[in-house]
Amino acid sequence: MSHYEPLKIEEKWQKRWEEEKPFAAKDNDKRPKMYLAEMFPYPSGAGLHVGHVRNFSIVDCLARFYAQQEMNVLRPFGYDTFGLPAENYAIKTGISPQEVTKTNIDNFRKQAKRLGYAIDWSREINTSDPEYYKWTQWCFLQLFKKGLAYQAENYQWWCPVDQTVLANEQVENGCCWRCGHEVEKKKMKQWFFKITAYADELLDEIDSLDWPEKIKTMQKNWIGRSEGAEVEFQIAGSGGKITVFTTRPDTLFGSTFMVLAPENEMIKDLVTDDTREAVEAYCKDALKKSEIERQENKEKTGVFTGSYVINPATGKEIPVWVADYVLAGYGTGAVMGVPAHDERDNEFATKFNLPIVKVIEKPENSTDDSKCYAGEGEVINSGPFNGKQSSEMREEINDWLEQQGIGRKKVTYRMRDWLISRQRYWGCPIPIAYDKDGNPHAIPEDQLPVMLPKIDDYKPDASGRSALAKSEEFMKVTIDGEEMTRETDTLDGYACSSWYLWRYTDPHNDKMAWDPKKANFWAPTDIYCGGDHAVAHLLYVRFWCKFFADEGYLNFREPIKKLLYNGYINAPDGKKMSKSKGNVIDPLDVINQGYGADTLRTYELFIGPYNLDAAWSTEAIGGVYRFLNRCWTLVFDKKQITEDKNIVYRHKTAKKVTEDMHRNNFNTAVAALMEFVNELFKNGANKEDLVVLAKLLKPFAPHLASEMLEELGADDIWPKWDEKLLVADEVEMVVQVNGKLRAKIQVAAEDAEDAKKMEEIALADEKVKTYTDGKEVVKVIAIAKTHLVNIVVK
RNA sequence: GGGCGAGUGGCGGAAUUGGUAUACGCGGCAGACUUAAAAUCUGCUUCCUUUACCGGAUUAUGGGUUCGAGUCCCAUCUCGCCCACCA
Repeated sequence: MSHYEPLKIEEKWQKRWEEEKPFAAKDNDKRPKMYLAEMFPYPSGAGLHVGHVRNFSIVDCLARFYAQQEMNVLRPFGYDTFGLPAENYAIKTGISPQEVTKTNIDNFRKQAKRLGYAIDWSREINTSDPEYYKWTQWCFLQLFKKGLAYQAENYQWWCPVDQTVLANEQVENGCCWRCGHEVEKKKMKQWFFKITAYADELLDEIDSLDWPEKIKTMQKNWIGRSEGAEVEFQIAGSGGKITVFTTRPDTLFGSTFMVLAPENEMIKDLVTDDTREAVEAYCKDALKKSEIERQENKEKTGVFTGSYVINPATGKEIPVWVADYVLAGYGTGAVMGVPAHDERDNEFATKFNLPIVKVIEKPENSTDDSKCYAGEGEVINSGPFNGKQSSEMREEINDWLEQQGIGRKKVTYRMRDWLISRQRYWGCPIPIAYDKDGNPHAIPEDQLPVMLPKIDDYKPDASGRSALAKSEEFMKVTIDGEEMTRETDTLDGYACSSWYLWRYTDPHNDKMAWDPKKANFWAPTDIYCGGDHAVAHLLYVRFWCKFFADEGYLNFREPIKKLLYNGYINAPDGKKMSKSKGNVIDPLDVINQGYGADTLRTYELFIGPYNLDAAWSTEAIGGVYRFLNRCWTLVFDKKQITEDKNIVYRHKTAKKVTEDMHRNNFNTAVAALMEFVNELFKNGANKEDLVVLAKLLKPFAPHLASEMLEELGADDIWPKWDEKLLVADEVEMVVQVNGKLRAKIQVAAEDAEDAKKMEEIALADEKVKTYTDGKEVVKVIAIAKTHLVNIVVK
């Protein structure tokens, strides 16, 4: 060879890795283990995206880094394959999702291999493979057995285009996350996982995680714990009562009305002959409105039910209204209106002329100038509580409510239970059947998997049932001799990805989802990398981890030790890459046009800090190619020197790259390698220089580095450095006068350790003197560690 | 509206604990090699002034703390993300 030919080198090494399988992880090995994974991809028809390459390359870089330190590395790979795109494609083309998925996986695998990833390919998984989803169904049944998978009928987000319900986090600005159409509310009986049972633990353990603060805050806000009280209000002239949730029971005396959400079941019992028509019309209208319409109309609306409840604190009758600013799914779906101290209640009361009673006095020194004061202060107009501080009253009134038997302390969460039913074909069938009375029964574990049948017509309809309902053969099932009908809903795709991190540790087990011994050996996952799903997936895995720990299948309660949340790669114009804009960079094109995978990988790690978005640059990638080309030239096309001129620089580089890797500063690690190569071009390189260079380069450009190491006859064990060599004999001392840099003086290292000596040398310097002569030296600050002297003159 | 984060050359970015701002790369300029171009190699490249030296300014803006601030504090502006009637 006479010049760097990346495609040739890469083909050679990929073939060798395919044959020798050097990336196989070993169960129960004595070496320290390291389990890394990326969020597994949905294999789309478009193939790998440069965003995938960034994500996978970060994981690969670390996997190889730890492998070179002789750790037992597990770096698996898989595909998250259930979901709407494959199904919609099937509806359009008639090609089955099974077939499309297989084609796409084959393509993804081929492309991932072209990038030279150090993947243990024997552990590949695919969520739509019956071998896999059999165990997703098994997981569901464990939750079902413990009462953590349950059915409930209430209003759900419904996408009229995709004809399926959606979970909260799948609704973005009132629109479906897949098709973008506005969602509606529809009353349906649906399956849920009771994630709220773990709300406190999910919240409390967030702080202990080595995750980005941004994600941790998002999860905390999502869970949204708030402490308050439930208070019961008697309905005037009837034996009934309405319970509200409030975080401010100390304002109970100021409650002059009550408001129910339009979805509230009690409304029909509260209306009178006079109000029935108006209330029903209002509720019907509110439910019909899309979420966007509801939000657009900031003006408060509402209607009086005709009934009154009794404020238990004042004993006064207060009117009960219906208004859509009260949410059905939070608290009790009913709110006590305190217009003096809540902005929303204030707007409502002002609009409908309801009385406003102040019960908390704003402190005199308060700078709060909002129309209604929502802070703490002295209690007034509250009978026996007058004169107390509001915070004090909050505790006391809880006791009082409890004594009266009409209220209690209560913790409420913003997070709702996880809606998991989907009325779509291409998902994991829910392993449930119904008897003739409509009661749900678990499919016995020995009848798993409930196979997704091949059908001809995937089209969903407005019936609220998936296309599976049309398969008579699928619908019929016999359990314990009793004929039953199968559940036709499939599971939300997030269920499939809530346990795959443990399946990776035991991917071919046909007796259980995973062997706890293997999962406990490898997991929790040491490093997990992705750029999406800040709450949903990352909260659901935590939930399942806690559940399966409780069930004895795992001996840890948090599934992911360290989370790396990588940024996106945008088009050169800074906009999101998209087919319709025609600005997509295809990673395989980049490789094939001659740059090769090593350049692509290294470039994407060099492009900027891994956790920030970056714009692709067609020019800058050439710089990385030139750098690798120079590495190649040093080994294959340049004469080696025999002296050891670069020993200090070499050790310095080894240290810098190692430390940068531990900090995940991939971009500066590459920069350090570039500097080292520039130095070697200047001074000439000996064999040791080149061996260290190749070793440090290997996590980034594994093919080229392997080629270099083979040529040099060296192993790939990560280099160490000698701190002693990094201490120079002579150092550059920086002298500032009044904080301004005035001189740089070469001094002996031992002199730079001695503050007194530093001061002497600095003051004696000719150049420094020109700034100090004729002036009074007020103070001299000499810092040995930074070799810096600052002279303050007047 | 609330919460969080960020603003550094022509561009992507570096500066690890408050201590030499602008590493590395792109782009640009000049030179070497070449008949020529590409490739490659070498040098220069924050801005102002200057042939050059010297000097001055500079990390969104204004103030503060400090011997010393890109880094800490306060205010303002701009951008990004998340949540958004959660009682």
